[in-house]
Amino acid sequence: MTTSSPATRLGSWRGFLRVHASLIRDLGAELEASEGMTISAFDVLVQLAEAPKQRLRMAELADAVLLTPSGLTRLVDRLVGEGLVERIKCEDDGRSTYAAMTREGRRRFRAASRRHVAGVRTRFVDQLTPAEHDALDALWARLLPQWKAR
Amino acid sequence: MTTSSPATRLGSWRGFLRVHASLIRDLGAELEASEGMTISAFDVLVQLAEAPKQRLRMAELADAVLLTPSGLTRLVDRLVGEGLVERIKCEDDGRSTYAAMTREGRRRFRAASRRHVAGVRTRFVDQLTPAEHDALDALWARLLPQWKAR
DNA sequence: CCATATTGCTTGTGCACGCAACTATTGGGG
DNA sequence: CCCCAATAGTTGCGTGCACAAGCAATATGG
Repeated sequence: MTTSSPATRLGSWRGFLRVHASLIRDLGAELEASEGMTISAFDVLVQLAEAPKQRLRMAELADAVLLTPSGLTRLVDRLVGEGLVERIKCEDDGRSTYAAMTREGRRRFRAASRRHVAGVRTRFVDQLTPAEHDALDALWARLLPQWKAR
Repeated sequence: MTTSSPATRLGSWRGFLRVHASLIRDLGAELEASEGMTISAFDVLVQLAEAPKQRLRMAELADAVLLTPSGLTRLVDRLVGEGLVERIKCEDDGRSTYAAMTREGRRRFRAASRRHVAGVRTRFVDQLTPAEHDALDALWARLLPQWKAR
């Protein structure tokens, strides 16, 4: 949040923060309740699901989900504990490790994805007109030069 | 994040998440480095600065900054420790407590506000056209029925 | 080749937050 | 008046994350 007399146009920033906090809180609680999965865990599974061979090096994955390497280590630890992900030594580079989705991981991901995406749609995606979608895509690209919209 | 074949229009959701994570990380690091203040702490000071008599009950404040009561208790503890906020017993209702900004709090807030708002402007506000500001204000209002834009 | 720097990941530690349980205060029926 | 449900806030505890340091494997320069 920030100071905001009406003319300063900080309202859109405040709204941005508030919408994010509110949606993440609701969607996180929903995902937790229905699938026993955290948003961060789901993010990891999304990235793996879309990756070739459904696996990524830890560093690539950390970058994709915007966690530090240490944070990702712990998160992958938990996912390994639940059997959703496995660690596979990288053959070309002995320092590196793949995080790879297991069969069970795919199953749980598909289930969680259905619910979670539905929640995202009703709360966000379906509230936007096509023009707003286009405008937002353009805006995000401007705000994040390194962001490749897919 | 969510699955996103191009036609599903989930890109704008992904971008939303990524922009938020990225901006909050950068702005938080900047505020931490320059003013030794956390975004959450700043949010509290904003709310107090705008409140009548620069004070709010704990519950009102918790609601305003989207924290649980316990989270706010600890955050206010830290701010009291730094001398930016003080607790004042509510005279009408013995159960309630005001969090009130101190003189030092106002000083630190003004300094932090200058820097932080500048960062928000360059990274977000000034990147938007007037039309985009209007569109976002409308969008946030639609996504958060209980949100009063100011 | 060997010494050194760099890279990739993990571990030690600390902090911020939420949930559930607790204390204190209030206000409304008997 | 007194009791008790409701309300405001705090505290015990667990969790998830970041930062810094550490360890193993790979480049690089003499």
